[in-house]
Amino acid sequence: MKVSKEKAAEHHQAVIEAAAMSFRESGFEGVNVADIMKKAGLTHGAFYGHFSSKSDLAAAACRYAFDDRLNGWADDVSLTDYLDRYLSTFHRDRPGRGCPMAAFASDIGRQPKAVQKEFEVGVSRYRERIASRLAAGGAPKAIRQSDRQSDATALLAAMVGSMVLARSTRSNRTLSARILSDSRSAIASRFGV
Amino acid sequence: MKVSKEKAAEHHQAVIEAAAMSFRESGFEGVNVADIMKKAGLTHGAFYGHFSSKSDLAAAACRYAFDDRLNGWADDVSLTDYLDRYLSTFHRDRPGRGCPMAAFASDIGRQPKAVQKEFEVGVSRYRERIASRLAAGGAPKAIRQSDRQSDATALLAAMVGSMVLARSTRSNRTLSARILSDSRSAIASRFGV
DNA sequence: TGTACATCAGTGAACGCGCGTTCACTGATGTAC
DNA sequence: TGTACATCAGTGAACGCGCGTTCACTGATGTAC
Repeated sequence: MKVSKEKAAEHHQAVIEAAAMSFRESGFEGVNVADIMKKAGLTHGAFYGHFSSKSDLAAAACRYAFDDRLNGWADDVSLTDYLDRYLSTFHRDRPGRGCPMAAFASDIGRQPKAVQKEFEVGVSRYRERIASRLAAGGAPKAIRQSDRQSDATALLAAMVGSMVLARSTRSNRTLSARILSDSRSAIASRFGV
Repeated sequence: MKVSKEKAAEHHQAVIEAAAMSFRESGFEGVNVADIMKKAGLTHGAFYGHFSSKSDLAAAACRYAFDDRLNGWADDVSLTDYLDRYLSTFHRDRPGRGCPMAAFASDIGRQPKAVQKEFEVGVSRYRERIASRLAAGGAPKAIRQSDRQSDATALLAAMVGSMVLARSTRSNRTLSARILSDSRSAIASRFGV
């Protein structure tokens, strides 16, 4: 039955949020449309009234995940604190609301162009955010702008790589935990954050 | 028709190698059994004479990929040279014979335990290899053993993270290339390799 | 403000395709004599 | 060494299931009068 425009808009958003979580937890191929719709409180038939295809939803979910993550990084949270949270077992064990880069990683290359584009934009924004925090963090003036850019990239790569490796080695609890803590301390001593 | 035991063993190996390449290129879900068998020069029906399931093959292929990669790193190739090769566009654009960690990354968590175990063992071995090269590379004595371990982990994470991000941002050629080069130079200046 | 009707968000059955897996069959291998 | 036969690697058709997508239908919404 028909539903008010407001309700329909809420449903639309609910589907995106359910997808953003499920896709991060299980990958784009690991969830089906019916399950996402159920999670959003609807039946699968309503899906194509909201999105033209599963890929279309994947793009929207990818964008939402990046937005949500970037907005969730409050201005008063320092890069150091952010890194502590990022490289935590808490984050490792809860990919659903976590970093989309770590969650989608190798998946993204097999997605349609539109999804890849959203991802790429998200990576750019993340990288800029880190570069600006690196600048604000009282780093020595001697460090030039270009070094800060490459440091930001290397830092981002180290973060994503650590999380990906920590998640994929969960069969060895000590190794997985060490990847996070070793990486955290090396970043601290090498990058000063 | 029946085939000599030698030939059958060759076939078995051919299937593993075809799978190791295809899985790295397209992910575990991105290739089907029939295509792998065709690549190995056989028909799909012969598959279950060699492996009990697609997952069984995935585990064998994962192990093979790590072995192949580790063996491919000759003793006379320094860590510095290895990093140059690893963080290259050549490697980025040819995942089939490339690093299994970067190729499987977020996929591995959705695979059966047996596959995850092979992956975890591979990561451990890779990490040890890097740690030993870090030690041999004329690093200052002042650096303690424990720091070397965490440096090796951070380095591995940075390598894998860079490759994963570079591959997933190919829609933006400059960004993708910058991720590799920025990361490479930051690693050089921060880790001295 | 109240009534009549067109709109359209949501439902659930059905379709079609891809893919992992099974199976009866084939014919070369390799062993027993 | 040669022959007869059991074995078994490989073939290709078929099965069954999951999933993305479609569609006829329902009934609440919201608009025209």
